[in-house]
Amino acid sequence: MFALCDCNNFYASAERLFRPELNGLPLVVLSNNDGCVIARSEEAKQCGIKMGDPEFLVRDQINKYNIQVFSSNYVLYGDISERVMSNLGRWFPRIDVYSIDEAFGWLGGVSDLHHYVPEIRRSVISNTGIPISIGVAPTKTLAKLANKLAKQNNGVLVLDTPERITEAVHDFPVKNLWGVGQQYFNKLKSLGIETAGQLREMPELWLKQNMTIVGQRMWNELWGKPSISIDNTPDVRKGVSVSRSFQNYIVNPDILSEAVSMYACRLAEKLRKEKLHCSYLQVFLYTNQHREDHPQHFPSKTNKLSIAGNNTNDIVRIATQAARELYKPGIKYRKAGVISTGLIPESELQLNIFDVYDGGKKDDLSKTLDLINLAYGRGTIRMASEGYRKTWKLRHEYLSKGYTTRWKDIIKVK
DNA sequence: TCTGGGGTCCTAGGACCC
DNA sequence: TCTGGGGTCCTAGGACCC
Repeated sequence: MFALCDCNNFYASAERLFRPELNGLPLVVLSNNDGCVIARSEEAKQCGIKMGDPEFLVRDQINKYNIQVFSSNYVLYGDISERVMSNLGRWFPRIDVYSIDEAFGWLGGVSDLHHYVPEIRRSVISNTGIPISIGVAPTKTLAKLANKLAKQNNGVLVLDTPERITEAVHDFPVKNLWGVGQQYFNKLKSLGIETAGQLREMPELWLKQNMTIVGQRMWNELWGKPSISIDNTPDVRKGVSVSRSFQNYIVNPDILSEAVSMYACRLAEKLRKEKLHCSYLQVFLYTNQHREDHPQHFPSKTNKLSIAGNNTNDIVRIATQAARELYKPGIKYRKAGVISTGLIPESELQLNIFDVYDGGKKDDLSKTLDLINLAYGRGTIRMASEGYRKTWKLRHEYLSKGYTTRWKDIIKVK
């Protein structure tokens, strides 16, 4: 049996953890650049704030109901997430951390699930202060479904018999299924399929033909046949990327290059932190899709590195050059990003016998950069190509403190 | 008139997730 | 005026191989 353990309103709950006076009040957390609502407390949901609502469109509601607003504080959320995961880990022989706020736990040989699972929930809530819900079922898809239903009840739902599964699936909205997004939802709705129960009654082949093999797996999982492997924990990453929207449009190639340069630096740091070399580097630019009156431009360019690597010099040089090639005058850019793929562990670096590797000095320089920035704080030393104007920097007006990660932000008790 | 068959590898694009 | 960021997987199609 699988248990899906999911934190309720995770970012909102994390913000409240060190501000208990906010319990019971409506609260939202905004995305980067304070753009969209990405988490809401129960009270904020009741005020009619929807997931993904742009902040500027719900500003009136925020003022009207005196909703507390936070910029996203990923350092805090990451730290709280580790606490939750390590607590969960005590209850399962293995857990598979699926995202910052949820994990699958494998439950084998537990005889009294209806007693054991609520006990897990009580313990984690008591140890971390973060409310969680747990759904248990024979497949991952059903465990996700059970979790959603658990959130509407007392936080726990165990689907351990075919009868319980059938009952749970019967009225479950198909658009809340794990694996059904907007596109598939539109398609299913046009055929009159609105519940998981109806979807399950379709022929297996139909799912395969219309929703690829992913849909076929989902169908099997809904019937209780595990089809999403237990062992799909890919420890090897496929890609590492850094992308950001700009606070203001960028129209100048030099400023664009500064932004891309900074993203490339962050990317190189990430790669070194994970001890990975990348073989390909892709740079992309976006205009604002929401503005029909602006000319649109979504160019991207992929470059192959002659030798896979992760030093800042090479990655910045390749990325900024690509950005300049992609740039078109007269276009208002609002986002850019750098994606690295073809990742190889540092230890497996293979040189072609004809290659002369001259990156040693650059690698040393990058390592020194990391050490200095680790000791004195990020950005103490950085590439000149990042510029110093930073007119494109992020907006985060409502950032909370680093309660668990900065000495000066630690809460004083009396 | 009429031009093979069976592969692999890579990339772009589209779907999905939180 | 203002609309996030970082991932995964699957498929189709092109390039290339013998």
